Amino acid sequence: MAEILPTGLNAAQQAAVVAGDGPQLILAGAGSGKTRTIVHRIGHLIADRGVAPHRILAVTFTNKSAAELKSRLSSLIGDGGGGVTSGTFHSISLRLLRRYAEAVGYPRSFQVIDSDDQKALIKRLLKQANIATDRLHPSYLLSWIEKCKHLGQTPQQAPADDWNGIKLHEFYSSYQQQLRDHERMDFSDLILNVVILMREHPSIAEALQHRFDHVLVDEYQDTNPVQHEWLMLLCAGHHNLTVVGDDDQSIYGWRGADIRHILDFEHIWSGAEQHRLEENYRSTASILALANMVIRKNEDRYDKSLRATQGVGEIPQWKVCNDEYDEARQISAQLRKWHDMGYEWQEMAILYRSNRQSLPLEQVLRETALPYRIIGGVGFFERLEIKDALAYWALLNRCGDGLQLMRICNRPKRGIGLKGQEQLAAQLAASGLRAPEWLDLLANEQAEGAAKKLVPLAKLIVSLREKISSLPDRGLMELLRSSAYLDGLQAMGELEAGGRTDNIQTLQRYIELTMEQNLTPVEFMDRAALLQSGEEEGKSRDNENSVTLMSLHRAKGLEFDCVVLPGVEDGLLPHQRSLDDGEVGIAEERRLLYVGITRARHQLKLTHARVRRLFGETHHPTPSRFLKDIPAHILQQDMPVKSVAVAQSSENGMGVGSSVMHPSFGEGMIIDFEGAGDAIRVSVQFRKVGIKRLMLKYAALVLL
DNA sequence: GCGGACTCTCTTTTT
DNA sequence: GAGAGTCCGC
Repeated sequence: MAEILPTGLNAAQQAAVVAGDGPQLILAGAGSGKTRTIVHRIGHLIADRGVAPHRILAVTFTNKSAAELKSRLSSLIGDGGGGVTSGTFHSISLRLLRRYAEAVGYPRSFQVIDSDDQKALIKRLLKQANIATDRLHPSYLLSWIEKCKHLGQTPQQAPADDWNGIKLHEFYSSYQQQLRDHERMDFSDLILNVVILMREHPSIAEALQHRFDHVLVDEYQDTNPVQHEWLMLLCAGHHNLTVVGDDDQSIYGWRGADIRHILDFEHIWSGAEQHRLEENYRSTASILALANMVIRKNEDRYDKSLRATQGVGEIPQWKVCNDEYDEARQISAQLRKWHDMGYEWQEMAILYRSNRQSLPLEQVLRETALPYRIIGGVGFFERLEIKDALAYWALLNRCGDGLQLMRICNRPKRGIGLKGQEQLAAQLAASGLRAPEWLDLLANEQAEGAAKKLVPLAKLIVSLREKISSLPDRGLMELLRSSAYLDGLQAMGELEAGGRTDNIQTLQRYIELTMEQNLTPVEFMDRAALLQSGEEEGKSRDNENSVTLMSLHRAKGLEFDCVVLPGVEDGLLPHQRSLDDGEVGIAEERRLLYVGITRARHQLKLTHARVRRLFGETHHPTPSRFLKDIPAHILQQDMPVKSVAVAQSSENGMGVGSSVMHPSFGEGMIIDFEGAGDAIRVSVQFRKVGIKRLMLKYAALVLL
């Protein structure tokens, strides 16, 4: 174990913290004190080298880790820490574009489009062009466009790919035009447009280059080419770029992340220094042994091995279950066992490959009265009623747009159908006004055709506007009530409406909270667009002390005492999709398993269901190929304990947990006892030959 | 324009 | 197997 310096850092961490100017690559293995190192480096820049906090930019992967970074910085160096600019690529880009959007042909009041609306837009585009989904699938087109954007290509720069006689880049072009017409940017546009801004406007680029003296990037292994260009452009002046990452944890290839950015960092940035953090302070040696064994099989990686600094701990367990419900019950029982051992619920997590896996788990955990909370799935701000409510609210607060007006024009029913909507859209466009101003016009009864049906709503909005500043939620609830939107919800059935009303109330609280911080409605909409779940804010969740359920992707950067990884089988991990894509995808899946394993501090259990139902079909998956050749002393089979009464010990002092020697099978450990007297059978986990069930009377076992 | 019945697709992962 | 999308009669 490495010696810890008086600063609380080990030598490698300390070197990275005090490294000088110029590009710095910090290769930080899982649990090696990565965040700690970044925080201390920023602290060092401010306190020892006199860099002003606001001249430091820290780019993180999620909004949550940005907040975490800030709070840790504040506790390290006091108030100054709060002045550091931090956020995700997307949120920082959005902030820049709020200022410079006009230079890329957008009004500064543009909005972000979410993935549902984005998909709807693409679908409509294809429909207008009379292209059936079996000729070109909307999601294929969308992912092709996304790929271009990840590579930093504008429609003009996109390859002239032809798909069934369809020119994809032309659709990219018209999709961008649609977005422009609606004054919307999608997520990828946020980054691409900042890059375009700097490419095409040297003076702005220069201004931005002078804005920050030091740039630090976390989770660097997950950057894609356009983000890379973003960094190149931003750091062009000073090259003071510190990146932290772990190539073994690169799991966003599908979002265009290119592992080469970290593997080739020293070639891309001349004069770069490399720092390696390989001491793991998180997991037991037994867990790390499994992690190292799993990841070693990947080829394209910095050759390294995490060194354990914690005790040996317990051997990770492998459990085979009958089906996904049996799996859920076994997991529930395991969690309870850990709880009985003294672990808190909130120190346990179930991390799965696919959000869909949460369904049976949820059901069983509820039945067995275990406290749990699910992170992810359908995000709070993606819910139908939340999007509706926000559309109403945005129009009321003068930052809504045509898309939002179309969204709510017939909710509740106002007798406006498809035709009516088209008419509205045309009228709005012809008026040359923004949606909120157009509503002013309607309120004065200057309305034709379908628009007439909107007059009462317009009047309501205009009259409410006079008093929104005196309402803590800026008119949200009153508008939803008076417009009969809430009544409309009731029509969906009582149970569902109840949940949706609760969500709207959560939204109200959230708006009130944000308004207290003196943010503008636009700033609130920005937050809503970039924050995928309301949960991110952390507060207001009643079930604090509960088991966490989330996807492996979301678990990156987190740690728990006890971790269960369900569904470690071919088809799920590696996922079927990546099996179809071949080697590169499978390597990423292996890293995903590695990420899952290294989340655990003390206890780790992997499970597999022999039968798994998917889309109503029954599958019979085999255990994950990643576990092939993992010996039993690294990953131990968990056998069912059938008879508790005699499980304790036999007359010769043997019991569950005893180490024994068998004349031909060698060394092993008793993991199960069943029966009594001469009929006692034991299950022994042998180091070399795996698990054997033996009659104790005849087995000639010797206690070690 | 609306509602009910029918068909069909689907999510692997997230800013 | 559920939710969205489509078709049809009113």
